[in-house]
Amino acid sequence: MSTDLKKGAWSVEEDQKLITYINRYGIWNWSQMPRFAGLSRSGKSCRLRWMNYLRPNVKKGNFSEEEEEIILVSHSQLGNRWSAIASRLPGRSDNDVKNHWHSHLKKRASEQNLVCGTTKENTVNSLPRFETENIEDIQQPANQINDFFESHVSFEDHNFTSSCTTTTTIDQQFEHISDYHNTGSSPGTIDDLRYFWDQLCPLENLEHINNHMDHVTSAHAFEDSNNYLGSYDNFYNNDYNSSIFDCPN
DNA sequence: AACCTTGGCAACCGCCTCCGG
DNA sequence: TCCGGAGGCGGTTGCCAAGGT
Repeated sequence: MSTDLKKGAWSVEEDQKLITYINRYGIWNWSQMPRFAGLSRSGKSCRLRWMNYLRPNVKKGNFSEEEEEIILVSHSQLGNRWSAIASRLPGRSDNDVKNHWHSHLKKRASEQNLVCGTTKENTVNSLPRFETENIEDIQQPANQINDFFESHVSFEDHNFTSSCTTTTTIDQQFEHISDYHNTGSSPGTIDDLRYFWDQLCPLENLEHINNHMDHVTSAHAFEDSNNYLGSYDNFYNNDYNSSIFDCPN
């Protein structure tokens, strides 16, 4: 019965039971898991504990200035969509981001006039400029790439896992973006690319976008001196494509 | 030393959406 | 089409430690 369910802080023993169970059997049904794991907790409680505290790669401790900046900017764009904001911060849970916002950043945001909805015009004006005035020029390739991510790539624990499709399809998809940017030319700054994705892709795909951005920023696709992206043609069709999408076998 | 206030954070609650029967 | 269960999400609560009086 639900009245038998334990509430409140989790003990070390309970944590260990949950970790052991998930490591052994994986996550298959949160509502049934407590019973099989020997826990007197609700499935929701188990899920929350796992997502916010126990799962691998979860990041605890102080937020860096970069992370805070991402939260501030994201909140100005997305409002209280904590899970969407958290997806831009690998290892951070939506609960962490939400708590940090309320305890640290809310006041700062209002001081900087960054609260969502209050300064929409200012926010738009301060966004990085993209290199074309014609938004439709990039709408189509953006949608196609987005569709590609949706249908061909899955993500687990913030890592790419290829679904082993043919590289022909991948090449075709990325041709569009390199075509748009005129082969060999710079598409702009890293912020331009961020803005590009933010503006043109559904918010549901934020995790995809973030993974994409992680790979862009971690690769040698932009020049350190001015933070400008290098050639899309080289990056997508050679470095990025081969390093990320090639199947080991 | 005792009490009060405040801030940080873990966890709960209720609502919503999705999906399968 | 409807309904109920499961999971996801944002708002809120409650505990605890630290600092102030």
